Amino acid sequence: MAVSKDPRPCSIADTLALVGEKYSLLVLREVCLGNGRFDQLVRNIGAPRDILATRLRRLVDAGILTKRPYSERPQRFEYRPTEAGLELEPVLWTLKEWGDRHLRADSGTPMVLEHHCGHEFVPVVTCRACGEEAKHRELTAHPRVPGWTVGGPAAA
Amino acid sequence: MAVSKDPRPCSIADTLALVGEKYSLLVLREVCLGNGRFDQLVRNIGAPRDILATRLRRLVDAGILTKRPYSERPQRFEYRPTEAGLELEPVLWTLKEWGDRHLRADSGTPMVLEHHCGHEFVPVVTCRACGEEAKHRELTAHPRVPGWTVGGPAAA
DNA sequence: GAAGTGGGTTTGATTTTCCAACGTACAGGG
DNA sequence: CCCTGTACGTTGGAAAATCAAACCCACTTC
Repeated sequence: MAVSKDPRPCSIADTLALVGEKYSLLVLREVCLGNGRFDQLVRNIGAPRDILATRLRRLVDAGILTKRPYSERPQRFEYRPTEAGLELEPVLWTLKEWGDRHLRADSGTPMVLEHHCGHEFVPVVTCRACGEEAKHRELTAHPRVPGWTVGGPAAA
Repeated sequence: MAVSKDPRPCSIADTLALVGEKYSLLVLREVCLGNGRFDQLVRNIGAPRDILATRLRRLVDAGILTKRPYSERPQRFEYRPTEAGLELEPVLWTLKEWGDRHLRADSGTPMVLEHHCGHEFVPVVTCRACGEEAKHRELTAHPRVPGWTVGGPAAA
């Protein structure tokens, strides 16, 4: 029986291959907040400068950030999210929400997002088809690649 | 002027400190799919066994997974998500959605999730207060920690 | 002309990762 | 009994990534 030996083909893994390295999502956070200059990134993220330079190159290559001059003479650059980069923000929102709930229950959240409706923004993930909030138990996984299976829904 | 030198306090960073290492979110993916045994994880993720063992210990310590025996004699264990682990699934869904749209536009998605409403599950992140789909331009960030600022909304 | 700012690169020590092999405990078949 | 196979890791050494500090260059401001 020929069983696949390669890791499971998966969009989660592919996305993490682009933005899953240390600091990459924090770079995106800062850039989405409008803090796109190199020294701002170094200070706000706390990453080594060389690593940060590597990550920035990679994110630009991946089409998630753009590097654009904001000053000639002296040449100065700023990183900004592309459309694709902005579309990664839901990942940041869900990470933040989990952290706020599970790691900051007492100390309070260090950053509040305000939605244009006037209330604090708390992300809720819903089903595009029916509009209901999504829950683990209400989902079923169907692999579409031969040789890969799932063990059925996992209970806690 | 005393400027903070520490990295920005942030729930995104704190959450990534727990699940942001290489393979950790893929472990969560497999465990949520019901594939919680060590050799399944090795095969489906493609991670080195020693690294995987380290990640599993860390995720159990963090309260995201539990390790429970499914057989005495021989002793065999299975990893399952805790309630907190299941609540990280929205992160996986948003990562998958981005990858499906940006990296698999042609080739088709390797895994389809079906919602109990009968349709394919496509996650949409909405505002808990007003129910609208969230968009970058409609959010404003308010740091609640002295010394930390944002540069205003970033345009693409 | 001295010091400061912005945007990085270089250097060398430390830490992680990787892969293959090994160990242990049991089960099944001949 | 012996051999093979499965499940769940641990160990060892080589390769790669990370880290902090120093350095570099082009300007600007004092």
